[in-house]
Formats: sequence, structure tokens, C-alpha cells
Amino acid sequence: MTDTAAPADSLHRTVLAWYAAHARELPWREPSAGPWAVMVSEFMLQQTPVKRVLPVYQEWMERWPAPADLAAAPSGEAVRAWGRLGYPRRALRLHAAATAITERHGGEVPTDHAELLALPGVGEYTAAAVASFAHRQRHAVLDTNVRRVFARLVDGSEYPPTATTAAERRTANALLPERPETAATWAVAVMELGALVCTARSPECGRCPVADRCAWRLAGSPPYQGPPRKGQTYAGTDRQVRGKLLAVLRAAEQHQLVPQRTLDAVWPDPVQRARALDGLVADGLVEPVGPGVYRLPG
DNA sequence: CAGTCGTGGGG
DNA sequence: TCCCCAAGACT
Repeated sequence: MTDTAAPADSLHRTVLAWYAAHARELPWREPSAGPWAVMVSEFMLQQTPVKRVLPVYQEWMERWPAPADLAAAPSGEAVRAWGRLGYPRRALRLHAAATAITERHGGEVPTDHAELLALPGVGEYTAAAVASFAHRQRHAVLDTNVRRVFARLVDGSEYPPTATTAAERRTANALLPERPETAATWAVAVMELGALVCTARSPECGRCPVADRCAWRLAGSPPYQGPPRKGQTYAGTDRQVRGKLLAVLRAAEQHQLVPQRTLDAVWPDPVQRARALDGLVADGLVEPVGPGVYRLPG
């Protein structure tokens, strides 16, 4: 045997061949893309589609080609450059991760999974993704795409459970090729299959290389039966107000101060407005400079 | 562990 | 139009 146990071997070959033929060309997958590039892309891709990440990613890497470059900039500049990607705390965490990498790891993105996990903004998924994609290590990489593919292919369910379970980790590990290099390509290949073919809403099973062995299809594609999946409410919430406030602050020049009344214009309810602004300050996304004057953190 | 945290595009 | 959801992390 080479890398894989017999039953999974055919599955590996099939998915890897599909990936070789259909993988998207993305900048963080180029041979020139190092661990930092992979890490930046992973932060930006948390809950944000590839298409919207691309332009911001390109500018970001030109401006801050290494962790030390970002660490040397004010955190507010990271928030500004983040633009409208959403969840701007990710920008703050990426800046904090760059600082930690610079201070604790000599400016090199760590290779060790536990050290990656210890970085701000790096959870189970991102640690495994960087270790796998950038450092070519053998890790189960469980993101929403992979979980959905395995739910269908292996478990016969249309959707995975709400939170990642031990059973899912066992499945992912059991299917992981032995050879690290193969495992790393397998991880990104399964993810790509979920992103392009085995999608959440309308999977294109006619184009799926493993449709013939998909447990969900073989069961007749039964509709999801679990508990109703949580819808994300947004309109009228603090999140929307925070977004509007931060948009105003991003639009200001770096050293320009924004007066309270400018912020007051974004939302009619003063109570909610104040709560949202306080939250942004507490999160470190906004810096109060003086009485009624704000800016992005310098 | 369920809630919170942005934003925009496609069905 | 409205609703879903997109390479999650943190509390």
C-alpha cells in the first residue's frame, strides 16, 4: 500500500482527480503563496465568500507582505483596510496574530498546530487549514463545506449537525490519507468539492465525481429533518448599527477625528446607538480620543 | 452551548 | 421581496 487503506483508496483517487481538473486558481493557492498568505486568506474567508475576499486580499498582501509589516501598522489601519468584508473584529484579531507571530515566533507563521491554535482569531478550523494547506501537514480540516460533503457522502444526511461533533472528527480522520502531502491536497479537494458542487442549497449531483457512492443520494436524497437551522437576524440589530458607525469611521482619513454628531446621524435611536458605539470601543475597534470625538485605533 | 458578531449576492 | 448563507471564533 502507498498512502491509503483499500476501501478509501478509490475515493481518494476520484476526488483528487476531480480537484486536479476543476480546482479554482486562487492567489493563496499559488506556489508563491507562503504560510502568511494562507493565514490572511483564511481569516478573510471566515464567513465571507471568495469573490468578495479577492480584491481586499490582494491589497492587503501588497501592503503587508509579512506578519511584521502588519504588526508595525496601527490596528486601526487593519480595520480600515478590511473594508466591507464584515465581522471587522477579524481584522483586529489578524493584526493581533501578526503581532504575536512577530514577538513570539520571530516573524514566521508557526508550523505547530498547537502554536497556531494559540494565536488570536485562530480556532480549530483555521489552525488545521494553515497547518495543512501551507505546511503540508496531515490534519482533518473541518469547515462548513467539508462537514456538508461528509454529512451527505458518509452519513446520508443533507446537512451536518449544528456544531461539529466527535463523530464528524472521527469520520474526517478515518478518511484522511496517510501520506501528509496527499492528506493536505485531499483536505483542500474535499473543501473545493463542497464549495463548487456539493453546495448547501442546490447541489449539482450530476457533476459530482462521487455521486455514485453518496449515502444521501443512495437514500433518495431525503430532505433535512433536524432542528430548524438558526437564521441570522440582522435588520434593526446592534450589528447593523455597529456596521453603520464603523463605515463612517473607516471613511475618515487616518488621522482625522470624527465628531459625535457625525456618528449620531447613522441611527435614530440614541440608546441603541450609544450601546453599539460602546461595544465598538470595548472591542477595540473604535478609540475615543476626547469628549465626543472618535477615530479608528491609532 | 447558544448568542453574538457584518455584509452582500443569488435563488 | 425575502430568505439563506458564505474557508468561524469567541464567550
